[in-house]
Amino acid sequence: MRFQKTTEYAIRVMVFLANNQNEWLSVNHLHQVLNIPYKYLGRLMHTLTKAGLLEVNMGKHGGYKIHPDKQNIFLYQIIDVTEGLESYDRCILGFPECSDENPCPLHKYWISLQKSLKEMIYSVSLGDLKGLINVKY
Amino acid sequence: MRFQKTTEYAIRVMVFLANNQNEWLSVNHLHQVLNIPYKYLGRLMHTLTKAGLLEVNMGKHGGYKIHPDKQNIFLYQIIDVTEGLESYDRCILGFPECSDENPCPLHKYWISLQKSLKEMIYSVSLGDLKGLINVKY
DNA sequence: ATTAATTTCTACCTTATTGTAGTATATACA
DNA sequence: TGTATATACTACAATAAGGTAGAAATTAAT
Ligand code: SF4
Ligand code: SF4
Repeated sequence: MRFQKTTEYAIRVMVFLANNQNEWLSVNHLHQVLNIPYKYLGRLMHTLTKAGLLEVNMGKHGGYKIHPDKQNIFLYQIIDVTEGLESYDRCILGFPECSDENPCPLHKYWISLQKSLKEMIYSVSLGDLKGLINVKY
Repeated sequence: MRFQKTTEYAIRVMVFLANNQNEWLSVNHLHQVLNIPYKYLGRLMHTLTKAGLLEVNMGKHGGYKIHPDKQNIFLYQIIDVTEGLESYDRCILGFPECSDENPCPLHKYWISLQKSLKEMIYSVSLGDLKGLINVKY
């Protein structure tokens, strides 16, 4: 039960960008500071840009920053881009959703857990995560 | 953020076995009833047996049942066999665990979610899941 | 003993995720 | 205009997860 590595990377880089809103940050810089494979990160940044979360500036002195229209991005928006949100509406046993009236024994346990997960990714935003970076990346 | 398919299969089959404690159930039967690939399930059953969760009876009329010494198996024990428990003590950003004194902005959100996850898999057992199978597998 | 039904074991195949390499294109600026 | 520094694009490689095939070994019953 974990996020894909790519999702971890995306959260990592988005938190970092949210803490450096004014600067254009290059892939090379982010790669070194955040310890994410250079080329792989490049593709991920492109994907996040296509999804509208980032603004890009090509060429010399270029790089990425949080898109000006998206100043308060929630975790679910990042996860949606990298691995999708299907798993948050999915049965733990891999069955198509059953009725709440006739649930299997696991249902109530799973639903409650899934609810917590969902609540977190929909309520935590990059705004909540700004200004406190203490960690050595 | 989801369990591996193999973990879903394992939970599925363990819940079913817990609801049929007295019978030896063959892989072929389980495969048909639970809709899990035959050969893949065979290997999974063998793995669960090696891990001590199941008892096996080879040959004609053979099959598997919950191991008599393990009458109350918790979800974490199944997950441990299939995908391990590392992710429940792991940073969401993929960094080695930092100190609680000097956390990054995500830390408190992640820790609380992880705690809920962990509580569920350590507190829900097959005993909790018996006697209520309504679902068509 | 023979047969049928079962697990065990080994090898391989497919798919998705993660990572690498190289070239083309865009921009800043001297 | 030329050069340096950046992203964009395309192709491919490595790894892990999920799945398939078949022969060998085990057991029950005839
Ligand atoms: S009732 Fe059971 S099988 Fe159906 S969606 Fe809920 S957990 Fe899954
Ligand atoms: S402080 Fe941040 S980087 Fe460190 S373990 Fe907690 S969530 Fe991960």
